Formats: sequence, C-alpha cells, structure tokens
Amino acid sequence: MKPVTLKDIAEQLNISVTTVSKALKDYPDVSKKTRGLVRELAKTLNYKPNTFAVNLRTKESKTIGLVIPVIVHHFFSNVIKGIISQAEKKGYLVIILQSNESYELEKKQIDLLLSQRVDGLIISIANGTADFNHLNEVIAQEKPIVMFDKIAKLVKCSKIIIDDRKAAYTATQHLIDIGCKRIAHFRGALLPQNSIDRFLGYKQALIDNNMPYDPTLVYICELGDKSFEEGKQNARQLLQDHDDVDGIFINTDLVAIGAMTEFKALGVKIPEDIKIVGFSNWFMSSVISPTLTTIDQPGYKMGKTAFKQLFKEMNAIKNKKPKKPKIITLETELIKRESTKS
Amino acid sequence: MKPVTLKDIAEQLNISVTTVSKALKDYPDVSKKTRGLVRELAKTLNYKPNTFAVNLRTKESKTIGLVIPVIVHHFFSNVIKGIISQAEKKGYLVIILQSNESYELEKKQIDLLLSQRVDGLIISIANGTADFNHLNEVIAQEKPIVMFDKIAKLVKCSKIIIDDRKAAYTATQHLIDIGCKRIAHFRGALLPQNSIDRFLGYKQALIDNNMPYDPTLVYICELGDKSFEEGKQNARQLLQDHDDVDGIFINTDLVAIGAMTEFKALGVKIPEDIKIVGFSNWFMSSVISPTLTTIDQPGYKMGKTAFKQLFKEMNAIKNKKPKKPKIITLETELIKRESTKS
DNA sequence: AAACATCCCGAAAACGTTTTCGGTAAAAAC
DNA sequence: GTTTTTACCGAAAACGTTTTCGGGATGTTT
Repeated sequence: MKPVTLKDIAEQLNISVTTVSKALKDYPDVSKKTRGLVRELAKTLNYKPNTFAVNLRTKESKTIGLVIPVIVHHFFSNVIKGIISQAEKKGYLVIILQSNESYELEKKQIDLLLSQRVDGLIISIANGTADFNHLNEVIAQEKPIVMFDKIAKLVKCSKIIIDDRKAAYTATQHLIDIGCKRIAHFRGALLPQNSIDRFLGYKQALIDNNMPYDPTLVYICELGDKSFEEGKQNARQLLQDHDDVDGIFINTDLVAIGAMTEFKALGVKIPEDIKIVGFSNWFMSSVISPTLTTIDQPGYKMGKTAFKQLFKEMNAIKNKKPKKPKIITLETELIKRESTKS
Repeated sequence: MKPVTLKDIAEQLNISVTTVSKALKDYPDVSKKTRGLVRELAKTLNYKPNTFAVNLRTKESKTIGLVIPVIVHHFFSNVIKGIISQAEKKGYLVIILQSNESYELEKKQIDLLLSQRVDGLIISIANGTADFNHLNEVIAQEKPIVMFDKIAKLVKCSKIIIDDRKAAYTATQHLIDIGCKRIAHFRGALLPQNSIDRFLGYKQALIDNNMPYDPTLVYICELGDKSFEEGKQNARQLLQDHDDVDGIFINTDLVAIGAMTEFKALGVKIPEDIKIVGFSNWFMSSVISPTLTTIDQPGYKMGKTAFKQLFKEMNAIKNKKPKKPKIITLETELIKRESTKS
C-alpha cells in the first residue's frame, strides 16, 4: 500500500540504493545488466520518485507561480492556457493565484509562492501596485521573474508586452481616418503602464492630426470586476457632458461593450452616431451587435512566450550564468468591424 | 544569500534545532523566554520554513490538482476562481492542468499530479473519457478526489453537480409554455453524463406535455474549442432539415450564440421565428442581441463547494476516518431574456 | 530526606533522494 | 608477473524538517 521507494527496489535485487538511483538516471557506471533489471522492476512495481525528496535534494520544485489580477477574463485565461501548455512541455507545473487588482493581495500571493519555493514567477501586476519592493525582493533572491502585459517599467526583469502606445495610436488613427472629428477616450486606471501608454497613443494620434487634445474627453475606469458597469456609467456621463462626440477609443473590450449596451439603451446608434474601438479582441466582441472594432492582443502567445523566457532564465541561473533582462514586444492587429463602419 | 534554516537560528541562540522547531510550532515544552527569543530572531532573519523538507517529513504538499477540459471558458474559469479562493483560505495551493476533452491527456495529467504528490484532486472529466480506471486508481491510493459538473456516475467519489435533467426540463417547459410547438435540441457529446441528462430532461418535458419526441430534431455538438462553429453549422443544417421548428433548447450558451449568429445571417428572426434557450449563463449572453434566455449554473459556488468537500475528505483521511462519498446538488435558475420573448 | 511531579531541553531517527568518493575485481598493458 | 587501466558497485553525507523519547534540573509532596 505504501509507495515504492528506491530502497524497496534495492532490497529486492540485493543491490544498493545508490546503484538503483544511478541505474534509473542513466549513470555510466552501472552495467547494462543491472540497469536492465532495475528498470524492469521499477516498471512492474510502478515506481514513482518521491517529488518531496527530489525537491529537497535538488532544491528545485519544477513548479512556477503565476499571479494575475483576474481569472475570469478572456485575455488572462488565454494567457493562462498559453503558460500551462508551454510549461507542461518542459515538465513544469503552474500554481495560479489572483491579486484581484490589489497591491496588498499581490504582495501576499508572491510571498506565498516564494515560501512554496517555486522555481520562477510570472506576473501581471495589479492596478493598485505603485510600490515595487516586493518584486525587487524576488529578484534579490535570484528567482527569475517575468512580467507580461501589465508591467512595472522600473523593475529589472524580462517583460513580454505589446506596443500599447502604437496600438492605441493605430486605433485612434482609424477613427480619424473614417471621419471622426471629436474623439473621446475611456482609459484604464492611473497607475498601470499599459493604460498610460494607451492614453499616450491616443493623445499623440490627435496631435499628429492637428486635432485638439481635450482632457475632459478622457474618462477613467478602474476595471477589475466591474468593467462592464463602468462602461455603462461612462457612456451615460459622456452623453451628458459632451453631445458632440462622434468616436471613442476604449481601453478594454468589456468596457466598450458596457458602453455600447448603454448607448443602445439610450437610443444612440453605433456606428452612425458614435463609432467605437475597443482593445483586446475578446471573443464576445465578434458576436455582439454591432460587432466591435478592436485591437487583437495575442494572449495565448504572450503566455507561451512568457514561459519560454522564464524557462531560459531558470536554466541560466542553474548554470550560474544569469542573463540580462529581455523585453519582448509582440505584434498587435487592428480588427475592423461594424462599430466603425463609415 | 542562502535561505535561513532552523540550524542557523539554533546556532545563533546556542540551543538545539529541536527546540527552535518546537518554539516555532507552539509546543508546550519550551519556556516562554526561549520561545520569545526564537520567534524574534526568526522574524528578523526572515525565516521561512523549507517547504521541501516539510513536505518530505509530513508527507503532504498542501497542494491540490485541478483537471478541467478547457480553460478559456466562462463556466470553468469561474470554477477555477472559486476553487482557488477557497483553497487559499485553508492554506492550499492549486495546480491546474487542461485535458482538452481528451481521455489520453486526462490520464496523463492525473498521473502528473499524482507523481507531484498533490494532497487531493478536483476534476471535471473530458468528453472523450469512457473508461474510469485512471480515476479508480486515484481512489485506490487513498487520495481524495472530487468531481464537478462533468462527472462519472460509476466512480465512487464525491460529486458537486447541478440537476441537469431538471434544469433542462425547466428550459424546455419554458419553450412549451410560451407556445413553441416543435422544439429541437442541440445536445453535447454522447458520453458526458450532463449532456445525457440534459437530453433526457428535454425529452421528458416533451412527453409530459404530450408532444412527440422526434430524434431527428436532436443535433450533436462535440463542444471543446469549436462550440461556436458547431452552433452555426447545426443551425444551418436544422433549417435545411426542418423548416417548422419554432424553438431550440441548446446544451451550452456558446453553441446557442453560434446558432443565433447564423440565424441572424440567414434572416431568421429571434424570437419571432425561433425561440432559443441556452445553458450556463455565460456573461456574453446578457450583452448580445437579442439577449439569450438560459439556465444559470453557479460556477463560482461549484468551485468553492468542491474545494470545501475535498478539504473535509483530506482531513478525514489524515485522521484515518475516511468518509463515504457525498453528492451535492446546487440550485440552478432559469434566466428569461429576449430570445424567448413571446 | 526520600519520593515524586513538573518543566525544559536535546540527541537521534526518520522522510527518500542524489552525488561524491573510494574501493574491488577483472581486463589490458608493460 | 607486475603494474595500470577500466568497469562496476556501495558507503556515507547531505538536503531541512518533525517528533519521539529520555534525561537533567528544579520544585513539591510525603
């Protein structure tokens, strides 16, 4: 009933534990004959090495930690899938924790993962995070850490991102190209780098096209669990504040969908009255009515890339050849749909 | 640079490792004074117990495994969130793997988790799974396992489910109540219990209302990654086969949304020409047009309940008082929306 | 003063693996 | 026939923790 150990195999074959271990790990100093015997018996007894012991001995867990702001989220669940699939290929398992966009929780989760002694960390930081000591501590411990999407510019680690600024610029330019004269922006929270960058891209596009930048046209969403509601609220507010807006670039599809729902309810026609561009290309955006123009953000690929990079760094550290951080930028694409039909 | 161990603390205080360990774990046979000293030093040195050693010694990992068919999925990501949040409260971490609806992969993933020596398993079985030996083996190893949603009736373990049959009955009855005379059903794959039960509920409702059951009105979807496409295909096929259908009960919202998209493209009006009820209450269903009537399936709660049950069983096994399996049925609710407006 | 209980501490074994280092025997070289 | 190489094996230490058990000191009861 008890799990089979090296000792059990050794005793049955009348050889030492050492030899059994070596036989199973293809050490050169064990004869073909005994290697064969060990292999065979191990198989019939269904021997599985005790991970706890292996971990203790080798000081690695073949496990990585993943901290994300939200789990029920199209983009993030794609990232999760990408990370897990890639990790599996390399024999790593993934422990997932959620920060819920809170700095305190994020800190706690990272602590938890470190005390579990994961071999590496992948993280997309919370909206609430402005202080990065908890992240720098990870690096100080020589644990590799890779950030994706929502990164902290000041932390020296590898990052997998998109060019948010460029993508936002493209989105806004698209609105301008199809004739919008007064374009609003629903931005994300104030702290996250990507929401800053998307805002800057929006602003730059206006300036480059000789259109005035009007701060009152910029609305803030905290995102998190209530994105949809925020979209509705901002849409209502926008109509009250400015009746001349004919285009909006919105930080996230879910917010955009909330806004569209509200506009529809209030009798504002899309795209006739207001044209809308979202961000992320949630699946939903292709099935709602009207379908939503958006920026495709490659979540699955981002996850895969993040793990690949982490894997390289974990190996580099094992071989005492730590690498310098790398920033990988993945391509995005403007997906034109009905919400910006001219 | 190296992590602090009990030994380090012991040496600095000139006491034994034993005493340090006991002091930190509130053993009664250590004086208040030394306990205080140990505690203090542990804190200043930022001592974190080495999980690998603890695991090896205690034979538990405080980690559970979760195997689900798909990750990028509204229902399942809600379950994930529920499990993780509850596990965290009890000091457990969660390792997630995806079976991709494949029996082979499911088997492999379970093996992986067992060799990682997780303390328990939560699983929703794949469409492709017809043989349950891999699950019975887990039970034979005295590892608790809890199934949810897609269960195997024949495996003796706890299960968290909804009453699929009743829910499907309610959904179909609703279509009948609003005047549908000829109701089709897009069912799930042939093997999964819940897709069987939903089909049976549909059939029963017809019979109880003296409506003929017509097998040619039942279409099969394999689900998995291509649910949306299957919905479209089946919708097209249905129109060819039967031009008199005025209502459809569909196994999953995503398939229903695919069908609605196709109907819209083909000029079939919903709910005027055909009324539709989905299943699961994906968020999407409340924002598409027309909004989709569906059965709300409490994913988050299911996840929480599943972990709670697993937790009980893990403790029971630790205390050598194994419990008998429990089947917990959660309530569902019919959410009436535009797709069945009469 | 002897007997007993109480309080505190530490030695040692155990969990199962990996890896270093020596050692013995047989084969090869001189 | 002696030395050197090669092939194979095992003892032992180590990873860091937990827990059992015994024992010494101090205090309390006869």
